[in-house]
Amino acid sequence: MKEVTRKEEIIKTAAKLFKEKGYSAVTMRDIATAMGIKAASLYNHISSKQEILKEIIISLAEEFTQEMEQIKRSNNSCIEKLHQIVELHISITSRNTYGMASLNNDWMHLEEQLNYYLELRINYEENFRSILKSGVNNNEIFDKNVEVMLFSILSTLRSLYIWIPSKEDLNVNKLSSQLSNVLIHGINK
Amino acid sequence: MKEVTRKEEIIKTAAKLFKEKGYSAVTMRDIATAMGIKAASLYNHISSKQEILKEIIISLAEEFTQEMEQIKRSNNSCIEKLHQIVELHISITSRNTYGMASLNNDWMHLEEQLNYYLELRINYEENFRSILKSGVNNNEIFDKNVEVMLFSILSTLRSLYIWIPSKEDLNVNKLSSQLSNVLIHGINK
DNA sequence: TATTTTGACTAACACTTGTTAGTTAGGTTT
DNA sequence: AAACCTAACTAACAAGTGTTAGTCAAAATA
Repeated sequence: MKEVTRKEEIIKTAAKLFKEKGYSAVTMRDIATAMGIKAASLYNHISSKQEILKEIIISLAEEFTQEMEQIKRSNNSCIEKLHQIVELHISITSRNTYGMASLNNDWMHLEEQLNYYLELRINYEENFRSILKSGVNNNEIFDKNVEVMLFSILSTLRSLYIWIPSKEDLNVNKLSSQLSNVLIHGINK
Repeated sequence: MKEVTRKEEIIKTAAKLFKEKGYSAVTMRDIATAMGIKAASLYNHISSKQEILKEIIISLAEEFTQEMEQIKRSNNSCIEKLHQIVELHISITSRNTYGMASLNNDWMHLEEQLNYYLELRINYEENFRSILKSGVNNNEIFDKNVEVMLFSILSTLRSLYIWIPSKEDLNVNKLSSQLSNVLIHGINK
């Protein structure tokens, strides 16, 4: 179906603009102009500006949730699971830097889907926290403040969308191992 | 001068709203309503919506710049300088969580001051990078990818505004040492 | 007490916003 | 060839936007 394709073009174009100026500052006319059409024409493919935001954010949030469940259920060590989480973030972010900006900055403009999004987010963080906690119990991870560790690692992973686009010829595996290394072992010699 | 006080009230109220919804989604009527007055009355104290954003962001950016110069010029070890940078971020952020949201998310809506802001930001990052680099040269810091380390630490520090408000009875020194510890030594036992 | 200043108000402006209605050219299906 | 569908268009809307002009009561100053 060609309509889906056109709709996805709109979403992609919108995501790029949302990253630059934020959801609220981007008008339907901005999106249309970027596609070389008029604003009213967008409504042949999408039902509202809201829907565009929803499509961008929810699909990403669900992808994170799904992959996290996978990681959680595996039999790897906690440190190994952390490596996998880092790789997950780098992988999704490198494929969708624009969308990740909306996920991070414009989620509060979701309306009907806001609560659903918040559920996914809280659930994701809770799974992340559990992994760190069992790492502490296993003696794999320092018995430092788990909340501080969670905040620190997650902040870094959530900010990848700002940083990744500036890196030419991205090697996901290489970056993954470098970043995991810094997050897990720190910087002090 | 009372005018300054009232102006500062406006800026404080606006910053809070900007954090919740972003600069573009907040109207002058929103700010006025939050203060119990009418939108037009705001213009007795400020000249434009833009000015509010400028006041919030530039004052913070200049505070960071100034303190960074201080840290840079000190004779401390690089690791000690990193501790000071962590403390700097926690200190400023805890005193101004709302403004830090604008600094992070709404800087692109600066107009005349955009270039100045970008200069300050690049300068700050450059100083941060130098500290890490001399740490590597000194053998204080692992010879890992400096850009990855810089990105990781700075992302965490820049995200503090999201996390700090949820912590009741914040102890700046304690949080500072916990966070430095995680950033510098990692989490792996 | 008289005068000025402060800081609110109402009313209005020109412009921008998301969105709808109705139309139409070109391509596809019957 | 006739009917239909796709995806664009123009025109318009009601609501909301930042901002200005002009007014006025109370407070501060002379």
